[in-house]
Amino acid sequence: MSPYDPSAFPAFAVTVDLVVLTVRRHALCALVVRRGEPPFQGRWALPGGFVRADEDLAEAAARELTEETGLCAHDPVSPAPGNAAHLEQLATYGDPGRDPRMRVVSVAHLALSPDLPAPRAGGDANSARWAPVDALLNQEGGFAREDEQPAQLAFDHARILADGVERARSKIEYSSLATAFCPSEFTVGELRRVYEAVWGVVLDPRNFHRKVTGTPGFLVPSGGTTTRQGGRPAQLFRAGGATVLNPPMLRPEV
Amino acid sequence: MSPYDPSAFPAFAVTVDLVVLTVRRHALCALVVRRGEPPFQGRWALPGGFVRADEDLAEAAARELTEETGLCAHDPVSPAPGNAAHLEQLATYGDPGRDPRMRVVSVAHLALSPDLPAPRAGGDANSARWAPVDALLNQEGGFAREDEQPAQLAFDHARILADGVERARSKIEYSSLATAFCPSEFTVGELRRVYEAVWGVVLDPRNFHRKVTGTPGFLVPSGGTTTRQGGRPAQLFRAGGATVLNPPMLRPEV
DNA sequence: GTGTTTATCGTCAGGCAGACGACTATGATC
DNA sequence: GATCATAGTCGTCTGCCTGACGATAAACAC
Repeated sequence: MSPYDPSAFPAFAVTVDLVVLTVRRHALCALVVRRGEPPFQGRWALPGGFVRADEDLAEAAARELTEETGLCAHDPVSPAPGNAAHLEQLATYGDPGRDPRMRVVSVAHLALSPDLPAPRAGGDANSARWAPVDALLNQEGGFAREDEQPAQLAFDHARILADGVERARSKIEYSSLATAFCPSEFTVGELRRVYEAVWGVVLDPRNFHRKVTGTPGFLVPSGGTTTRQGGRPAQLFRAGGATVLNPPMLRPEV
Repeated sequence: MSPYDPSAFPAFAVTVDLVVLTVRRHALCALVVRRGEPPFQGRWALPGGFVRADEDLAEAAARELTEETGLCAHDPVSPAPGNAAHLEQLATYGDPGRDPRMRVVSVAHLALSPDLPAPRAGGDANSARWAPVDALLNQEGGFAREDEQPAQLAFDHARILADGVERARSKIEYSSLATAFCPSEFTVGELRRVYEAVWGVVLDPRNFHRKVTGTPGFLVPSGGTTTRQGGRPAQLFRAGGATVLNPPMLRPEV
């Protein structure tokens, strides 16, 4: 068969889905939107949408991210409107049965952003919110007292979310990506709380301070100090130019 | 717009492309096939093909791998026919202009296999061969004396190959994946030559031996010895159950 | 036997991480 | 204002891992 005869291969719909992570109140949270129509009507899902005919996958993901959160992907240093976020491709999901209506291949992307105000619901979603990933991934327990139970995510989005969380957890080990969860200026303590929230562990503040300030290019002092958290004022830093950390941060074993 | 109205989104063709790597004669090599038709007729390209209507992405990649090499993806322990190989999803490439004829989204996969005899050309390719990745990625030099110059790979396959090689290089650092390049039984020296070929470095045999034999679960002695390489007979090992190496192998800097 | 090749075991110094003590600088409370 | 609680920052010590490298072992080629 001619491999490019337009009638000789099946047609797919291609979407991008977004795992948008942030750290809120010492917990790793993901952006979820409520589905307004079947299937899975009323259930929470990851934000996403169709890739347009003239659009690259990364462009589509950046567009969806802006539509849902107002964030700009940070490759082009964003000018005025809104914060910047890290955006990268995660993985692609194309099980024939993942969407009951038709064959959809979804290219999932991972976005990491600093803590934002309440998300603005955009596009085709009734509403949007940040939900702790622990609650989204372990349906049993954790949401008994909450007003809204996330229940199970729609489609295969629980799997996608789990893959995105695992990517984030491993990537902050050997890259400076944890700074993507922080505002442009931050303290060592704030950065440490990011690691603690993403990994779900408690780190020694003294060893952490020695490690991150001793890694060349990770942090650069911005001059000021702050006392946001109470206690002694802390020095403010910006993310340095380094992207890979060598030696890496070590995630404590269990 | 209704997000699932079949007329409301563009139709894509979805393919899988394979970066199949092996180590031959102390060099990291990739499987390439010669294109039999335009565009890029006569040029070398990565093997690949369309995803079928009822097929998962991983299934399509495993099918293409078997068609091109006779290898079986190693998730189900393969019975009789042919060797087993590691297969994982790499990344997805969907630039609107990457195929001049139509909109094609390609889900690239990475396969690592032990050294194989000459590949059998299958499917729609005139011929297939192993080519050193150095020659495929740096067109300048390296192939002056060869009978066939790989020239530039078709489509965006040079980029895909580079991403696959980088994935392999980083993944053997913190996982036991280097054993996927070895036959079922191998010596420490053979494993070291895999690392040397993939990373393009020279490693100290004594420190390497101490490191790999001291990492629990990485290698299990299989009892026998061999003298394949000349010199003192070496102990034979099999891959142990460990998949992540903690602490990781350290790639020497520069 | 001598030389060559590869495998394997040891030794030693330097560096980094975990555990943890000590001190500093702020706000809160009495 | 004294005291306490909180958070940040600097040091010390010990153990482990790594890189550099010497030494020995077991095969083959001549």
